[in-house]
Order: sequence, then structure tokens, then C-alpha cells
Amino acid sequence: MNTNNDEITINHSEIETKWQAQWKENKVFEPKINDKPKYFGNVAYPYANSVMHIGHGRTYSIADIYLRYQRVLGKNVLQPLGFHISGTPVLAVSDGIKRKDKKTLTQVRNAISDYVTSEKESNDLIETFKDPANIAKFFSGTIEGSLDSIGIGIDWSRQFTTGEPMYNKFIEWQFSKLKEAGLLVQGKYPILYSAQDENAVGEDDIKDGDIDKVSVSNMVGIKFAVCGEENTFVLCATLRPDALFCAQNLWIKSSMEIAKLKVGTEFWYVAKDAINKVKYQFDDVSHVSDLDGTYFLDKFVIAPMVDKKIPCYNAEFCDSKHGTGLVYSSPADSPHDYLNLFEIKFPGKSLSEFTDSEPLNLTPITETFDKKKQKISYQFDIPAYDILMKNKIYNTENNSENLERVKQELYKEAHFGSKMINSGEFDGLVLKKNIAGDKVRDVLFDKNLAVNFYETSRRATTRGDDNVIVANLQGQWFLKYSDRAVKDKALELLEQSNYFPANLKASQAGYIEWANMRPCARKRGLGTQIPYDRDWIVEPLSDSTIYQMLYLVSGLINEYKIDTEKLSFEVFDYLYFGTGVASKLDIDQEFLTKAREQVVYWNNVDFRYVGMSHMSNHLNFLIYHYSLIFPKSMWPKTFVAGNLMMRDGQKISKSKGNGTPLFRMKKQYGSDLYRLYIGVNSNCDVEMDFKEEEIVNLSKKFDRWTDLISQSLECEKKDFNSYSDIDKWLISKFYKSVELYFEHFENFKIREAYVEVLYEVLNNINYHSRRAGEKATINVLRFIAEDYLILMTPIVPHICEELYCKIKSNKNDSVTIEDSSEHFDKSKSFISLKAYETCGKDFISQEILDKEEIVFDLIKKVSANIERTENVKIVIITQAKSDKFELFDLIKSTLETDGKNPKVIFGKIAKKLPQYVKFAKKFVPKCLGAGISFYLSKEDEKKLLMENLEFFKSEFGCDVVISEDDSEKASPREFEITLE
RNA sequence: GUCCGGAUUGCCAAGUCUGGUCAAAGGCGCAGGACUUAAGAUCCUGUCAUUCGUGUUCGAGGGUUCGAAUCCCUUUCCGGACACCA
Repeated sequence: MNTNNDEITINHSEIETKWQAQWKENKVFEPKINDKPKYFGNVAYPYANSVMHIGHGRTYSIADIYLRYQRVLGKNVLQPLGFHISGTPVLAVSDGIKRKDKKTLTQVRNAISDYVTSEKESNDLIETFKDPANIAKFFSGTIEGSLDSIGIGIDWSRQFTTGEPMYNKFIEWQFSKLKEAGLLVQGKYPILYSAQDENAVGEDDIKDGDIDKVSVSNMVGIKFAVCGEENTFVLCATLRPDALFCAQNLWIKSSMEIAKLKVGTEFWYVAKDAINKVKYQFDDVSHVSDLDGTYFLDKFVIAPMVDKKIPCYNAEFCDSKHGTGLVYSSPADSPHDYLNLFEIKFPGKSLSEFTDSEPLNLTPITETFDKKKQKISYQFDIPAYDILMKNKIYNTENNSENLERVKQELYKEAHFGSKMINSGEFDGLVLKKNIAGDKVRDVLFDKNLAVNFYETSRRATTRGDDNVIVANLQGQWFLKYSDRAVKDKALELLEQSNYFPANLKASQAGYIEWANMRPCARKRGLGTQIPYDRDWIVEPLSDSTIYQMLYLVSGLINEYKIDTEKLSFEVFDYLYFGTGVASKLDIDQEFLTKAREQVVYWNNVDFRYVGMSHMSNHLNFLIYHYSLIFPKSMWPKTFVAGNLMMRDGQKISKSKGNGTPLFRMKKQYGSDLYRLYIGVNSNCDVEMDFKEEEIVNLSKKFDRWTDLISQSLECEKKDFNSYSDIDKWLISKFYKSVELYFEHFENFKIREAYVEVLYEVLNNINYHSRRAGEKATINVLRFIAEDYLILMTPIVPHICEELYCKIKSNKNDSVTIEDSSEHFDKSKSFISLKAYETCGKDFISQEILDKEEIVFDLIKKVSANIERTENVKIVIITQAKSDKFELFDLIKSTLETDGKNPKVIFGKIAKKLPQYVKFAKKFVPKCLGAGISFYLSKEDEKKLLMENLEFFKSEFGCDVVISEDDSEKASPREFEITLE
């Protein structure tokens, strides 16, 4: 910290601790129902599986600054917070600890290291984490402490976790409402699955699942009818159904174990390793018999749609674990297929012997139509052949690497600018974006010649070494967002809301359009069971949409120790909609009345802050659910999407170890400074970079501000009229900035608002200090100090409380903090609750501001000139000629009477003051925008110069003379400067 | 793949929505000065070019306009978010 001379060193950390304790003790952030307008804002609850780092702190700080600003506006503000523990993450940690998984243990040990003093304590704590509830309990405690430590004004009396019975009841109610709205439906859904565990698998269950993500990929299983076997098919899974048109044969590894399955009324052949995939993806599957690949080698199959009889050939490269293990060839597109087929048809020969014509005599199925975009040129429009020849790959032997390379090249580049030919109704479809493939697939589906076949995006195994497969789960619960009426309602909600940043509102509407069927329940994890189907647990994103409304009654549920079993659907209906008869509900009537009062008073969410990455899912669902469950009058009002925080240009993440715990900020920099840095550094919609040097630099400005205000409070506040003109200038400037402050805040521009009242005002203070001396500055600051503190409270609340204390003690206020009677108005004691009530306009004198600007500009110009000249003894200031003033008058009056019409203005000038036509050519366009700037009459201008002569002399450090002559070059307020 | 966004003067980064007060905030870096025995820290000044008239700048090219960093079109290069995961 700065320890300059007589400056008082402030121990911010100490002050902050003191005020945080005061706030807590006096329940400053636990608002009661009163006659002020209410404002209900909140941020998404944090996930209680780790400690908070400085990145999380940004989100909560921004929301807190804005909500404290609402208090400045005189609102009764509620900001509650709960904790999210649904889903698998907490479970995964406790499982990891039970398993003694090293990675998990290290992470947990690191996370708790700040809260334990010995290794034994650490181990004991971790031991308790085998119960997931203890994980949630511990981390929610640390989170509460962290947020308190940076002065976030949260009403903790309403907190809950998503694992509590109260919450479960609320979610059950919510889902009953969604069911009523027709949103909750059941169907099939593909998920990653382990047949051995008989359960869905998440990222945590898959080996290296966090590093190399596994997703579900959608293949097409094409049915090749086996000749001579009725209703029996070889199922080949492919990503390129369009290649069917050049299918020449099936590849079947003779040694592969194959199973015959009965699926519905059909019989399918697949590799034995693929039995589970079929079993878990299709209905009515039974195992008929086993055989091996040799069975097919003398058989023929019919390629569907093209109706072509093709043979089955042995191929060692077949992989029983990929797809169905059985594939068809597409020699035109696949170099592998081409060479293998070639070697079967021409045993012992090399492809190099066939340069004049393509030996397999294939019919091309694609054609190049855009030679420019296509990076590979084809001789015969048989891409596989052409690329093999180009790369001089003539046989399969020792060429597996090369083949792989050209395959990649082909897939990557060949499809640009190709379209289908010789394929009947599909002719002309482009291969790009799989347009042709999708069309072929759809037609195959229509004719029941193919099925959807899901496969994992990469080969994956569980920690228990079972193959991860894709199961098409029966009975999956969905939220059906696809109905037009449902979408329209959500869009209506969005439409009537405020959205910041405003340009993303359109994207949000896009997400609403895009939402379709959303699986909303899972087989595993913590959370609420679906009331109609207890096997399913509501998935974490679906259980966190309208929960803000629970805050309105959660405090009372705890206070009245309500038996959660009594929280029936009817009770929630009564609480939220006022429907039903209260006296008939089997629940504490006093609670019921009070809780209903809460809902009626707080009514709806006024402000919701979410991370930008949650726009497409969380916020989307939130909008849907509110629009369906609540009446319009209870819809949320303002949404803000905020961005992440980086650390020195890098993402904050556990693995990088750059996520400094939030609670350290108080000791390291002071919470006020942290908040100030967050608020002033960037607007919430841009990614913010946390830089040590920047925050240190900011502390200098902050210290200066603190020091100035602190000193000013030692002075006596005087009557406005007893201040001098230059003092009034500073006061005017301040209240001008205040106007902008409110304007910026209305548009959720926190950064701009504080740049205005901190940087701008500080600059003006410095200028005033030069003009009138530091003493006078401190004196005049006393006049605005109280307002200034109120406006700064949202961003640096602790120091403002501390300084405000000085004012209170000066006032000899009869109200003391100890007064705790029911009607005690806390806002008199805490600046955190104080509204801004001054009418700044009364103290703004435009004339003083305008005049000072002329002086200011002059100083700037002269200083710049002096800088460039040596040995200046006298500065001569010369005014413009009288007719130049006339010109200005003419332009000004024309602008007023005829508007911004350059032609009219030029016409008048040419007529009355032709000597200035040339000058006007450059000057007039400048006036068209902002108008002509303020200027004085020649006499007043001279007066102004004379009045400030002494100030000029001291500023320039030399003699200053106001010339009696006129200058051609000068203009009103633009003096000619001569140095001697 | 789908959907968004960005490119600003040595670097980071405001400004763009709402065209004019924009040679363009702020920070870093750099240079000079004050203080100091000195260094550091701190404070002040400067930081596109300039013959101090002005000129040339906001990825590139074109357009609209009296006027474009800002609006429109084209183009190059970067980045972010994506559903069962919180």
C-alpha cells in the first residue's frame, strides 16, 4: 500500500470485516416487506462441489453492484442464493473418494487446503465426503463465506440446496405443471451406456472421458437382403448411405463370429460383438443362432434401392467392434475398398499396369462441377482410383499408412464441388454438408430398407473395462419444446423482457426456435424423482429453471419448520397463484398467510444474471418454463448474459491452477478494490482479463479518491451559494457526471457509469485543484461528499460505510445502530440501504461550465505551444476580428431557423460575409452534427480572459498579455497564441 | 456441422448499436522531467507524421453520405458457444 507522507494508511481488510459483520448482525440484506418498490434479482446458484475462485466472483460482483444500484434508486432489494448439487459431479467426487482415485483425492485436497490446518484434519474431512451430502454442506459453507468476504449482499435466510426435500417438492410441483401444459412426454433416446453396469455412463465413468470426449454419432444401418433366405438381412452400418450406388460387394471377415438375430419380424446378421448394440437400440430382439464369416463367402445379397445382386468377399480389415462389424464396399470413394476389390478381381497384378482405363470399370456416381473449389482433379470421376494413381499406390501390401493418408485427404477435400450422378432421383445433389447422404437415408427409411444405427464417436470403455455402447433408451422423459404454441409463448416472454446485451436478444429468440425435444431425466445422479416415474431423476438443467420463485417462501418454510410432506401441489398452487381455499389446506395457516404475502409482494424476478454459455440451454428452458407455468404478470423482467473472466490471457481452470480462491481477494487487495476492478475494467458482456498490475494500478486512484473524500469530511458543509464560481464549476461537473451515471446504469453499463463518476470526476477534481488549490478542492468536495458516497456504495460498499459513519457522527444523529425496534429504519444507519435523493439539476450551472471550457481549451493550446518553444517570456493572446463573431452568429441563427441545411448556410454566408466562404467550407460541416459550440460575445470573452489572467500566468509560468488587436486566424473561443 | 462474434494507432484495450465534439479513453511499454547521493517507488509531461497550415490512419477492397473506426456489400484472417454437461 501507498505510504506517502501524511496520508493515512487505511486497513481495508479490517474495515471490510467490520462492516460485513455489521451487515450480518443487522440483517441488512434480509429485506422485509415494506412500502418501497421491490426489486428481486438473482444469479444462478453455484454448484457446491468446489471452492469459488475469482472468476466466479466476477459474476456475483456485477450482479451485486447492479442490485445495490437498485437500492440507490430507493428500491427494496432481495438477492437470495441457494446451492446446486443435482446430477453427477458431487456424486462423482464421493465415488472417487470411495474408490481412492488419485486424481479426485488430489483435487479435493487442493480445494480444501485453505480450510484445514493439518493433514489429519484434511483426511478426516475427506473421509466424511464419502457421503455426498457432506460435500455439498462443506462447499456451500465455503461459498457463502467467499461471497460474504467480497460484500455480496445476499439474503442467506432463504438458502436451500437442490437436494433438500423442500426443493424436491417444488420440482415435483413444477413438473406436474409442465405435464399439465403437455410438455412432459416419454420416448426413446440414444445415450452412452454400459451393458455390464446396466446404466447410462457419463464423462466421469469413461476412461479418459474428460480429455477425449465421447459423443453419440448417428449412422445408417442398411439392410442387404440375403439371397435365398426369406426376410433375412445383413445389416451394414455406414456414415455414407449415398455410396450405396456404387456398392460392389460386402466385406465379411471369414473368421468373425456372427450372430443371427430376430428383430421384430425380420432376421438380421451382425457381428457377435454388436449384439448388445442391437439389443439396446431396437425392440423385440432375440438371439437365434451363431455362425462365422465363412458362411457368407459363397452367398449373394441384394443392395437395396439399386436392386443389385452383389457378392460377399472375405476382408481381414473388418472390425467386429465398429458398427455392426459388417460393411459394404464403395470402391469409387474408398481407396481401401478399391484396392482390395482390385486385388480380388486381378490377383497378383499391380494397379500401375492400368493407366489408360480404370480397371474395375465402375460407373461414376459423383461428378465434379466446380473445378476451382475442388482441390483434387479427377481423371475418371472415380475419386478412389484417381487418388491412388496420383499417389502411386498400386497395391495394399505395406501401404496401410499411405492408404490411411489418402483416405483422409479424400474425405477432407474431395467432396467440395461434387454432385451425384447416375443415381436416379438423387442426381444433382451435392455431397457437401452430407446433403446427398441425408436424402438417400430418408428415402431408405421410408421404404424400410434401413434403420437408424447409433455408434459412439470413438471407441470407449468404462472404468470397469466394459465397452461403451449407445442404447436407445425406452421411456426416456422429454420436455417437448417443439410445439408452435409453446414456442410462441416463450418468445412472447422474451419479447416483453429487457435483455442485455441487447444485440443477443435475437440470438436468444433463435435458441427458442431451435429447442426441440429435450431429455429431462436421467437414470443416475442426485436430484428429484419424476413424480410419475420414480426410476427417473430430473436432470440438473431441467431442475434449475423456475426455482427463483422458491426463494420467496423458502425462508418461511425453514422458519416455521414446515413438514415438507405437507408441501402438496395444492399448497404451491395457493402460494403462487392464490387458487384454492387456504383453510382447507393441511398446513400451518400462519405460514400459509405469510408465505402468500411474500409471493404477492415480491411477485416476479426483476433481474436474472446468467453466464453467456448458458443462453442456449439454461436460460432457454427458464424462459420456456416461466412462460408456461406463470401468468404474464409474474414473468421475469430483465435478463443479463455475462461473460467469463480470464487470468492473464488464459482461461481459468482447475488444471491450470490459476483460479485463485475468491476469499483471498480481501486480504490480497481488499474486497472493495476487487469489486472496483471488476466493475470498472470491462462491461459484463466481454471476456475480462484479470491482471495483477492493473488492479495494483487502480489501487492508486482508489486511494486518492478515498483520501480526498475522507479529508473533505473533516470540513464543514457550506451553503451552495457561498462557494466560488470555480467551486460551482466542480459541483456542476459532478452532477453532470451523476446524470450520465444513471443513464449508463439504466442500460446496464456499469463500467461506463463508474468511469464517469470515478475517472471523470477525479480528473475534474485535479483540474479544480490546479485552479483553486487543494484546500479549496477538499472544501468543495464536502458539498458533494454524501451524494458521492451513495453513488459509490454499489461498487465499493465497505469504504463508503466507513466514510459515511463520519457524516453520521458529525450530524449527531439520534438514530444509532443499536436501535433494533421493529420500525427502525436501517437506511438511516447504513449507506448500503440509502437512496440517492438529491436533485442534481439544481446545482448545475451551464454558463459556468461553458465559460470554464473556454479557459480549459486555451490552457491546453498554450501549454502545447510552450512545450515546443524554448525560452518563452510572454504569452500574447489575441481575439478574433469582430466580423468573425458575426459569422458565428449567422451560422448559429441559420442552424436554428433553417436546420442542418448546408446549402442555406453557405448561401447566407456568401451573401453577407463573403470573406469567410473559404473558412466556412471547412467549418460548417463540423457544426452540422453537434451544432456550433458555445462562445461568448467579444466583450464577454475579453472579460473572461482578464478575470483569469493571474491563473494563466501561474499555469504558464510566464507573463501573459491580452492583445488589444484582432487576429485573422482566430475565431470566437479559438484564440491566436503568440509566444515571445 | 449449427449458431454467434471479433480484427482499432508498439502491446492490452475502449469507441461501433445511436455517423459529426475521434488522431480516437484507459492501462502497459517507451521517452523526458520532479523528488532522491543513486536506484526503486511515487508524481508530472509527452508518446502517428508534421515545415504546426495540415496530412495519413481503425484487417483489405468497394459503396452510401456534405461527412464513416462507426452504416451496407465483398474478402481475408482469428475466436467463442452448442443439449442430457454443470
